[in-house]
Amino acid sequence: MTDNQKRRQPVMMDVAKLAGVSHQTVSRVLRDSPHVRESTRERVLAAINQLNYRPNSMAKALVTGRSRTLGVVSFDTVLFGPASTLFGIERAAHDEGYAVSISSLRSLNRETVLAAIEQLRDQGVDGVAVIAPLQDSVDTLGDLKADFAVVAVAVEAGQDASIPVVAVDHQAGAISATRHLLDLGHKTVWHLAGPRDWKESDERIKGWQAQLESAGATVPALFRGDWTPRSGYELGERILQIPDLTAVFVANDQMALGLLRKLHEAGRKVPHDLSVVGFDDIPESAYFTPPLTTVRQDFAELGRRCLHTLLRRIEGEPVPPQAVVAPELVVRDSTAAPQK
Amino acid sequence: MTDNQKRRQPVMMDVAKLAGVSHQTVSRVLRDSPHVRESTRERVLAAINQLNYRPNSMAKALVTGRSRTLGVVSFDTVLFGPASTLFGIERAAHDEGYAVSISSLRSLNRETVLAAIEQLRDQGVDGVAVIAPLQDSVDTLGDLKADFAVVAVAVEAGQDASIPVVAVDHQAGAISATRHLLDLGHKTVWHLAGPRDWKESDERIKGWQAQLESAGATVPALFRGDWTPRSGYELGERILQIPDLTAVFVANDQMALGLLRKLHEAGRKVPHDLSVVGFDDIPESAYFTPPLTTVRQDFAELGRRCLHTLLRRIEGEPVPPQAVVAPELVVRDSTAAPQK
DNA sequence: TTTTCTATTGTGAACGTTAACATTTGGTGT
DNA sequence: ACACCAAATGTTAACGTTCACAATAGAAAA
Repeated sequence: MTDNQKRRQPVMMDVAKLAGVSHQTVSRVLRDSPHVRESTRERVLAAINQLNYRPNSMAKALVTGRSRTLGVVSFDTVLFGPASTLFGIERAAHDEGYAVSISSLRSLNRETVLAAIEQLRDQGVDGVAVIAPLQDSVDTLGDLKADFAVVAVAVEAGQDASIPVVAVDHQAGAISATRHLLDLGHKTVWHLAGPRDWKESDERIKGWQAQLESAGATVPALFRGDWTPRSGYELGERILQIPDLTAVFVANDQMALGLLRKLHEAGRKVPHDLSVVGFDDIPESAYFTPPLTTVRQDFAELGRRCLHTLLRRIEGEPVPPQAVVAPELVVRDSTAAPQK
Repeated sequence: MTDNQKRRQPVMMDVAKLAGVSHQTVSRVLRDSPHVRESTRERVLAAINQLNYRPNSMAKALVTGRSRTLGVVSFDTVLFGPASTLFGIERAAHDEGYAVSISSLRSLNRETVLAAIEQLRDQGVDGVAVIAPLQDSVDTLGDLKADFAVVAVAVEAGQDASIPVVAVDHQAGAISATRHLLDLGHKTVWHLAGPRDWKESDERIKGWQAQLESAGATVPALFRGDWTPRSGYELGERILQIPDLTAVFVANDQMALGLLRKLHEAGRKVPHDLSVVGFDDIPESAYFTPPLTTVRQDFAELGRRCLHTLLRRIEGEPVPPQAVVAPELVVRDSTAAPQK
């Protein structure tokens, strides 16, 4: 308002002039270099304050080659797992002073995942976390050039393991769910699985099978759903036909909800006639009819692990090829001992 | 691998040399300037391909002052509304060639919102969309300097309207929900509201009240929840005490779920004894017991509107102070005519 | 005092683009 | 052939930092 003809944002040089030092000294203060006298530091800090100077992160990024920004490839969905993972990563990143850019895909496949990573990279991110639950997308990541830091939030590494993977141990979750049912006295446990191309589905199936086999129970045929309540509801129709069926492990809570609905309509009492276990522990699960026994995943921890792995890759430090977060069984009212 | 001693990323100059032109011509090709001969353009394009050259967005941003990145301030939650809004914006932004950086707050208040905006700004975004459902945060935005493009996804503009607002018309949604119940023959409609400091809560209350009054129905006292199923469940206890209560409009689907659960436990049949309407249409709603009548919001459209408003602000064009997206009533099985 | 350090500060050149202006080219009209 | 104009291309200087040195100061050692 006074006599400054140009109203542009102040830059480092402006601060330097006001403080009576060189721009380099200002830069040193900003990055707390040890070689600055206390009195000068204060003078510079005062000037920064007075001008309300904000460093230009683009210029900094240009010269350092680091943007302190991370990319996350996710997809266009509010599915509980992926969304929670995204927030978990974002939170951990912010705590470490990193910004997060997202790219949410409408469809997940080789091309879209690769394109998203490239785009994020062009945009200047230092590294990318890919929330890639699909079998296909995990394989895709193997093709990636090793000159860029990428971490997958998935289930298990591809064959080559060129990309580190951070994951929830779905298999362990499925095992504890199945064991819980078996311990209750059920002869065997049926399974409503997730869609075919999802790694998550496969791992949950594996855990379920493994536990059944190690308990000497027969392994029944499984049913395929697609994560939606609708598919759980429709599969419920077929569940109802099966005689002697007393326990079902469902691959996620939403499908379990659909199943519960169908059973209710058919007059089957849960858990009296039949026990149901879900997976995810979405916030609604505790209020289903009946409250659902399910497997909870720790997304905050997952995000933290993912982030730290990514940061190490960015720094070029060696990283363990795989980090695993253990899920936890939450017992509520949808499971009970079978009727004699 | 051959004789290139330096393995750095190719830059514009490398392309220029290979194509036998100046870097400026390469720049012109990249920005499809009209003043390039077709044959040179092809030569340059070929060189770009051969070297697999990718423009450095930081350098570009530094000189243009535009990063083609937008910021979104949201919060650390997978609450359906905010999460969907975020994805809606992200999707629209990507379609326009903008990247999006997110900043998810753990708590929403004056300081955190302002800090997040500043941080995003320092990070170099061209503009910010704030998903600010809290009364407080909307007011906060009024204090913002006008020299930076900010759009709020909220309910209504603050007093000064210095910040454009894009919103779902919650009031209209509440009106249609209430009217639906009244049309069914209910004498009046009770309301389980959202938390006190949320704009959304207020607007839904207003709509409910307005519709009741215009229909000449008495306006009962309202109950306060906090969006969680738990609060709906607990409020259900009090709902049960009220004689002659036949219809409830609940401020969101999760609370409605909790209420449904409580009613079920108490042996009250929905919709036979009592009708319930929710708000949001979360994917689970159709499979509640019973399937929930609710109000659906169009988040994709919301995101699009928000984005376009933001882009206009960035370009310095005038923008309407308020844009509104109409919600839609979805009738399912939780509502019926009252018992005589 | 003079020398020799070391802590502090300054200088100039990157970083990889775009903007502004200057120059060359090739085609027209005379 | 000449001047002239527009189209096509090139040159130089930003943008706002950090980096690699160079230079200066002040203090300790001789």
